Amino acid sequence: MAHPPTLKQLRYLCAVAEQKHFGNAAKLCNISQSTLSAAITELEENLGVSLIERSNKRVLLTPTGEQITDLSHTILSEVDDLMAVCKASQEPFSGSMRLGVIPTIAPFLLPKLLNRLRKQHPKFRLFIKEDLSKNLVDSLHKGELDVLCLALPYPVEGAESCHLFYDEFLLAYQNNKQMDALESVGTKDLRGQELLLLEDGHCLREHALEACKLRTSDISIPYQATSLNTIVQMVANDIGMTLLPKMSIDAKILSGTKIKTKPFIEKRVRRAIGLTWRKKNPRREEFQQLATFIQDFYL
Amino acid sequence: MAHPPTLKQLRYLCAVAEQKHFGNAAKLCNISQSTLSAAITELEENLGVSLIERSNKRVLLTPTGEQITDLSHTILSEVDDLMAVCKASQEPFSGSMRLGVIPTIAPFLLPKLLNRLRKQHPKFRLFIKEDLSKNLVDSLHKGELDVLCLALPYPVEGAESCHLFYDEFLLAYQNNKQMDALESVGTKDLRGQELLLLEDGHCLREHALEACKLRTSDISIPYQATSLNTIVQMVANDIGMTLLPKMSIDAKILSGTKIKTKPFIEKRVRRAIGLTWRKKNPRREEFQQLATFIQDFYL
DNA sequence: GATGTGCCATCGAAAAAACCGATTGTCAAA
DNA sequence: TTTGACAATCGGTTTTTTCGATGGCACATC
Repeated sequence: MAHPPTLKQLRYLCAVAEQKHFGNAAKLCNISQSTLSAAITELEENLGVSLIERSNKRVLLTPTGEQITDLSHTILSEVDDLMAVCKASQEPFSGSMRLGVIPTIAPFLLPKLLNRLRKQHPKFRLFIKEDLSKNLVDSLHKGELDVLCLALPYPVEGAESCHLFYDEFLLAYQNNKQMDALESVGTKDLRGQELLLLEDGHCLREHALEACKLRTSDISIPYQATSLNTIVQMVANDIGMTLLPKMSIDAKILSGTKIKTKPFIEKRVRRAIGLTWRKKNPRREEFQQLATFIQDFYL
Repeated sequence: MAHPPTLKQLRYLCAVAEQKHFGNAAKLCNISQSTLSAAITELEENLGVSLIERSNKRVLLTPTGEQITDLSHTILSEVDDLMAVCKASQEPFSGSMRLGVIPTIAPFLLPKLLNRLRKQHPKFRLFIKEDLSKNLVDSLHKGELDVLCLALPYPVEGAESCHLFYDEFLLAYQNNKQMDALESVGTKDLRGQELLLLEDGHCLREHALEACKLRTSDISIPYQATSLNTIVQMVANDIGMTLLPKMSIDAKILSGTKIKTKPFIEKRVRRAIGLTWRKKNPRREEFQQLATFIQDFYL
């Protein structure tokens, strides 16, 4: 009695909690249903609590069961981290990692990154999730992702970041005599203008305005697009002008269009790109190595 | 290959890391030396890294070994928490808990608390450590303590607190015509006076001064004592006056002396007493129950 | 340089456990 | 009432764990 649980038991518990079905959970764990059933029973005996309510029609968790399942998840993911640390220490870039990237970075950074990783570190498995910063941060906290590539600053509780590089904003337009006439463009020239921007939720929106020291009230925003490519198409059809991050231009987002770009005369009209991870995550070293790898080809 | 470690293996690893000696570590784990040796070897094979450098003269950890030992410690303590949650859920106040208490609270709260706990919850095992706030917080973070009883506010990273009760400060002196003459004492009357206070490191010092809206420069501190009892002895020998928390007076710290006390006319000349624990600790419910238990007899 | 001592690794056997397939028991739907 | 779906239980087999004994190594002692 009062035996500590084994990791195996905790894994089985999580499987049952997920499947709500002993047979399916057993398959998931590659064991027989009888073994699973016995294991759960033993776990409950050892812990002295009932975790799962079984009826032959449905399986559900007791309140304590929910709580223990949550704890088991964090314990198991820490064990995973432990193994990842070992793998990385025996050979860097040989394990796997789950990276979240925002939509205004992903298409411009990933092709090159994944390509180089495959060539230089073929053993390294990088899983990518592309989503808005907010959702990525949620996934990070849930333990579904290990590290995020975000535009910083972005507030993430209990997290640690490292800077990768700066990404300048350029003014992009097609036909605009007013802009053509200007020797050089300053952010002040944007006041009162119409700007095509991404819809709410994309941090690029706020970062671009902030970098230009603009408030929403300083400009008018006629349309909110869901992707930079859409915006580029609109600019190419002379619907308005916009701010584009340099990395998107480097990635040839403008190819096939007659869109002109102008840098701003001010310095630091830019966003910062960085990596972010849970402060508690023991794989910090690997993240730093990944950061260096990105900088090596991006800078 | 690439088998996940078992909790048993992690426990054994921690034991070896602690003892730096296979034989002793084996005794600690109640297993034979051969079993321990084999287990560590297997762990290293499964993880694919060398964790321990063995020579027949001394055992020491590789850098990765250090890292993995740290991770193992946190994992194991989370498993302990998991078991504690189960124990508490099958019957409140039936497990064990490690409580840190500061020296200006411990002697006045613990006798009553421990006594009542023993009577009402005989199965509950409360381990006490008495130390300065700073050291308790260190122990909390290291996982050596589960919960602290502190005077709040006290900054603790990644922690959560709950308020227990307020503890008034009273002026304590023996012979002092100036104070006798006053109808009522205000904190302003302390300016320029000599006050006996605890030495640096005791948060009572800062909390008392702050409650009286005094700075160190507003008064003179002729002597710094190591305990409230020392201060009381000094006051009883007419060396000066001091500020005493009401809970110490309730606990009869003045018995056998002729020391007089006067409350301040201002309200809120007091410190707040509360419980603090790691935000991540899943035993929050138990801590809240303990808080309620304390309030039930203290309020 | 022989001997002893302390230490960890290894070996083989015995004990313990984990696991499986088959079966049973239970409940609800048909 | 029968059937079907599901989890629990049983008995036997395989795998794992554990132990005591032994081996081998490095150092200290004489």
